[in-house]
Amino acid sequence: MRAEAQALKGHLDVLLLATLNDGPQHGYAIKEALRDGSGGRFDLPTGTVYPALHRLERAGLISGSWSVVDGRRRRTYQLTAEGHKKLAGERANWREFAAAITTLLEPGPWPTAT
Amino acid sequence: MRAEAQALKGHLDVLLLATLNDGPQHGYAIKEALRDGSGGRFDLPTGTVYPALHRLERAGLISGSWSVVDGRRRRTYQLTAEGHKKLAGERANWREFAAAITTLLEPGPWPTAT
DNA sequence: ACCCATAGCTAGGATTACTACCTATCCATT
DNA sequence: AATGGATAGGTAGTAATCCTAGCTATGGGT
Repeated sequence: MRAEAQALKGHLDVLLLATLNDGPQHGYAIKEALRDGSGGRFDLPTGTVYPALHRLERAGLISGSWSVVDGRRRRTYQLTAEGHKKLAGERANWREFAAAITTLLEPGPWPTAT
Repeated sequence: MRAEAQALKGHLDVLLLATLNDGPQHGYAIKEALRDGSGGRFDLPTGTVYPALHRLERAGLISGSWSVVDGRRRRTYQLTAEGHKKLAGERANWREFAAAITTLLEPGPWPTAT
């Protein structure tokens, strides 16, 4: 596994939802958006992206529809109303989570008040 | 599983190492330090903490020794030299990881320069 | 006498990202 | 014409790790 794999767990869904918040996209484009938007850090294999999208669709957070562009079939996804709500919640959740970790990671101990 | 469970995956080790950076501690005290230091957010079950400490010890990042305090046996852990190095690397890694996620989560799309 | 906090432990379950593999079209290079 | 890469989709099975649920044991409070 990639080293980043475990770190990403539980945070991939928000990233996918956030990407779709910029407008409907198909899976491959989402994968590229994450890669480019992260400076290459999140260059996820398709075996990660597609199953995750299926999961989000099953959960009713995104909805997909087939189309054909340049002879290639595409499945374009967009956020549902639920997906928008979920995204808002998860964004807030991330901020709190990140703040908590960052605080704990600050070098300590702090000087005890006397 | 707790909802936070997946989010924490891959980040627990840094938290444990960072806690031990404040001085040697035993498992139960580490658990409490994480709970209190996170405002209750990371109130981890012992079934999470102890196996993680064993993992870190096997990896040579911390070293433990038994002692008895008030009739209760304790296993006190401290960072090894490798553990200190690992902590420094993981701290830097967290900053980059968090920055990448936060950037991707910012509402977009940004206005395209013309 | 009982329960809770403290202190440690483990087996098995649940979740999720990854590896490795597959199909197919279009385009550029050989 | 043929080959390979980029695009676009997919799946089955593996690895990693956090949690649940259970256990032993001591000390202090009600």
